[in-house]
Amino acid sequence: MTDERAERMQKIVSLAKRRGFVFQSSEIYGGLRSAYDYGPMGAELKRNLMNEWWRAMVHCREDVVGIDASILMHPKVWEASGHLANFSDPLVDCKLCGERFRADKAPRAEPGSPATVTLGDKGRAKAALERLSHLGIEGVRREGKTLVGLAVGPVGYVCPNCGSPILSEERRFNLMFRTHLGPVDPVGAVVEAVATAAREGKTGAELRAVAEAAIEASSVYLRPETAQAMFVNFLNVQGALSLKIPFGIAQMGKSFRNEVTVEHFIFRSCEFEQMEMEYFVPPGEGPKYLEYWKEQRMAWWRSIGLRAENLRFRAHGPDELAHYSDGCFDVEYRFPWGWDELEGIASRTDYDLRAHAAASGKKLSYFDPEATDPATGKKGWRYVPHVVEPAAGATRGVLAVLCDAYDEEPGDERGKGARTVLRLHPRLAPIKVGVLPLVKKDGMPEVARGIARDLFAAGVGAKYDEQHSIGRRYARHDEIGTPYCITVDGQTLEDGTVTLRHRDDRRQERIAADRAVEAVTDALKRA
RNA sequence: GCGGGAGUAACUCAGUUGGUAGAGUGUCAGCUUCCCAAGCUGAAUGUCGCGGGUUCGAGUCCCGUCUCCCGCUCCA
Repeated sequence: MTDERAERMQKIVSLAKRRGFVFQSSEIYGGLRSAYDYGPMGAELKRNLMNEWWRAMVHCREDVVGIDASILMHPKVWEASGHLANFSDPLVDCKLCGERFRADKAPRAEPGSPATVTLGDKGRAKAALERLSHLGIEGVRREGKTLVGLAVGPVGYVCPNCGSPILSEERRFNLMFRTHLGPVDPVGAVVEAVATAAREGKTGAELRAVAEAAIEASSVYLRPETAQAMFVNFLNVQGALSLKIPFGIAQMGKSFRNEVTVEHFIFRSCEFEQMEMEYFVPPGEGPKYLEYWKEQRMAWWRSIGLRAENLRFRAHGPDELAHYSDGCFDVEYRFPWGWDELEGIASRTDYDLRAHAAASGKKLSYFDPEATDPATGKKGWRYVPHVVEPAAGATRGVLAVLCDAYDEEPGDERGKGARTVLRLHPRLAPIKVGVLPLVKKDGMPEVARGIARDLFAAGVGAKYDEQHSIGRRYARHDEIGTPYCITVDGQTLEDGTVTLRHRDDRRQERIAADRAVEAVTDALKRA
């Protein structure tokens, strides 16, 4: 990150705190790593953003319905989805081919015995050889796509993919937050189980396994994504509303991951908020709908005000695609530190429903009486739907919106008129209109309060504000992104007009006070 | 996880060799003020990130720890 962009990021973080958007969690106790609280402005902004998503994805569509599922789910959900295995096993990375594998499932080999590494092709073998010399390992010979001259390390296993003994250390990833359902603390059960096992002479890894089993008995997990709830509720939702494919199930809410690294303010945190939708389609139509949702989702990010030049797609390469997926695009935003993911739009085939069908024994399929079964050629087709998933980060969406909206104007040559302004889309703005008496006398406050009340009654998020000079109040509203200000002045008392001031260009127009509500609601509608 | 930098008022920061914690901005009150952070007068606000140590005395020196930022690593 360049200094200039790092400084810009600092300023955004600083403004977020100063104006009540985002505070660090538990700040008076020194702060909690990677946890943030949304203040009065931030809570409104996040809520507005998520409401916009819900409106676009659920309310404005015939084919998508919403759910709000529990954060705690049956542990078997995570077993079936693969999260449990991938999130909590001892994992090792191969330093030659990049494969990550479970240490306990790797091919065993006698420590010290010769190891032959076989890469996919000559080019990869050359690259691996370079990596070896980089690691300071010499005396390795290349024969075509194989490397000879390495020896098995003391761990006694090699990479299942290429046979390499050059491996990272075993790391126990437990990326899911484990907790316990039920009032009995599991520590007692663990102590008892371990004590019994120790008396039986068990040691080391065996004791660990005993402890692990004792914990597992009562373990549940905070969801690491909201998506699985849509899959396990597929039959419930489809049946309850008699939905016809294609249709989607949407959900917004919190998810939790013990990230290895947290970074960039609220961008990557262990507790975060997602906006996900699973769209169920007939087999074979995944790629078509992937294309459709890709465009829809990009259009949505544009519609809430993010600038086109700061948005792009990034296609996942074959190497980073999950084995079951047949296509995935990220919507990326140009954050101050560079391009980074806002949303992933993935074609997931029938992997999820099949996995849950196999694990639960329930038939997670759909019957289309109108369609022709390609296998039999007869009318009536029962199939496991394929899924296209647009999965967006709400928390990082808030950050993208703040970054995109943040602007500084230098003012004139003496710096007069300089200001910081958040050019938030009016629908996202925490406060829609500030209602200000020009000065605190001559009955102006009373008139202004009356206008504010009218705005409240019309459902417009208004704020009456009489502190400080008019210039400071405008500046403060610019900093929190308030798109409009209505000001009551001397002329109001004579002819019943007020000024309507626009945030982006500070332009003012004179309108009738009794038409203020209408003017503001019209402007918000047009925005 | 590794390496580097930082933490003093709400914000930005100063704080000398270890000797009574400061400035600007902001905030609050009053006066003034008819349009873009105006002025005058006054006021409040500090676990100096936290804990320990050395010392007669620690914001300053030492140890530990937490948090943030940057770069690597990682991101099923």
